[in-house]
Amino acid sequence: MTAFKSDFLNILSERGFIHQCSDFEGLDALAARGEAIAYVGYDCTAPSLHIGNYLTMMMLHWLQASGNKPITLMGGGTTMVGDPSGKDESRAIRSIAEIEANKASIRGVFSKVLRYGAGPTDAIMLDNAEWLTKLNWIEMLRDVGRHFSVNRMLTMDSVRLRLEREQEMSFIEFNYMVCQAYDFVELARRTGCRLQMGGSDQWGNIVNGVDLGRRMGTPPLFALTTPLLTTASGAKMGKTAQGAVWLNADQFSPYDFWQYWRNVEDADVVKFLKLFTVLPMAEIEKLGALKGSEINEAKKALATEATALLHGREAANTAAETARQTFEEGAIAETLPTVEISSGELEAGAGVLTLFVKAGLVASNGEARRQIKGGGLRVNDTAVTDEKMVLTRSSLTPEGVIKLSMGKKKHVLLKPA
RNA sequence: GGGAGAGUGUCCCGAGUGGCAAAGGGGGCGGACUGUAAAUCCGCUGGCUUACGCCUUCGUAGGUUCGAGUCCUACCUCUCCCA
Repeated sequence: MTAFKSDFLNILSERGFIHQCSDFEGLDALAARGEAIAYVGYDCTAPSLHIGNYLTMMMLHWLQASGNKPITLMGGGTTMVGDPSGKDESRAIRSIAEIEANKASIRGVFSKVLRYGAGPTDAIMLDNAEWLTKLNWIEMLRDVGRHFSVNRMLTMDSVRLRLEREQEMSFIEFNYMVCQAYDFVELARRTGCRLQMGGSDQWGNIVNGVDLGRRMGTPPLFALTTPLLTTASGAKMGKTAQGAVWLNADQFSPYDFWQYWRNVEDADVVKFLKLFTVLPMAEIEKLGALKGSEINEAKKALATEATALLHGREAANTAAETARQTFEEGAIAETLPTVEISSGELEAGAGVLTLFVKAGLVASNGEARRQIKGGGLRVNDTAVTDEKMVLTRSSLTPEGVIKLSMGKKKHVLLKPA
């Protein structure tokens, strides 16, 4: 496992980050000298990044930890174009205002795992809108466009798959790869950046940049990608009932984040410990040796460590403690998600259906009815059998709340206000 | 500009002869079994309603019909072929 000279590649390799690399030897030598300046681009397609992006953020983290310099590139410009990779249909073209808003909302998350500053290994943040929006069409065609073979572009997965499925692909999307390739060259010139990393679906785009660099006279550039994140049962990772697993706390609370990791499949625990925590390998091996139900201890470690890294140690411990009280003691943890209801409403008596809807556990009265029929709803840990049940002050627990649950995992406290 | 085809339950795929709240999957949710796991089995998966039932849904808008996802007309969007 220690085939590399550089700490950077050794760490990535033993933790399972590496899928493909354009030139291991060259990159290894560069990183061993602490001269690897590397970037990952993040498109501003949503107000928050998700755990798929987290993987590449962790690569930047290890890059920095091993004495090299990371660059986070906001795709302010490329998002205006839209990446066709892995998409069956054209992405809706986003408004400039939306992109700007997303950009502002995303950028804060990087400082959780990277140290920014002006030092030699401090991270820097750039935005490709800075140069892409200023390009001149004809100049661009003459300087950059002539290096692109349309024949080859047509064979790239992102394009070929679309064509094979007879799905339309517009010219603007066709140019996404040109923009991304140009970014790499621009960064190489501006900052001495030599390496671009990304998900395996970005391989084609990244390699294009490597080629373009050679033709346009930059020093040799390198490409490095991560494997596609899947769960042991083969599903794409990061999707839950609520949607994606977002990194921003206001879209996916630390408690939910903790729960997400706590509920991963057994077979994934070690893999995720390596990818999503900074626990030492020896520690991970110890956790990985656990068998049967002891694996739950490893899952708790995974949940707490991953949450601590992103949301801070305190939030992680709170989430862990909330879970412990709720699941292991069956007690009511004050820190569970809470919804306020007016005391007047409670005084008059409120129907269970309405309350479950209000708590956000079900989407409609109808769904509440169905869940009651299936035995899925509980009030203060007692199954609801009568959909006409009315809750009043007398339903309050000694703690002064009403605990509503759907299934075994979702709980909300109602608090009179 | 001409020709051919397609748009179905707001998660996705996808059947659909004029009587359809609309087959079947996948996904999701809930239950049982467990370890807050996986696998398996069972139930649910448009809204309102205690209920009979009512309302809203098949690209959009009209029309024919007792009755339209299904027939007709116009329009919109997409794909392919020709120019």
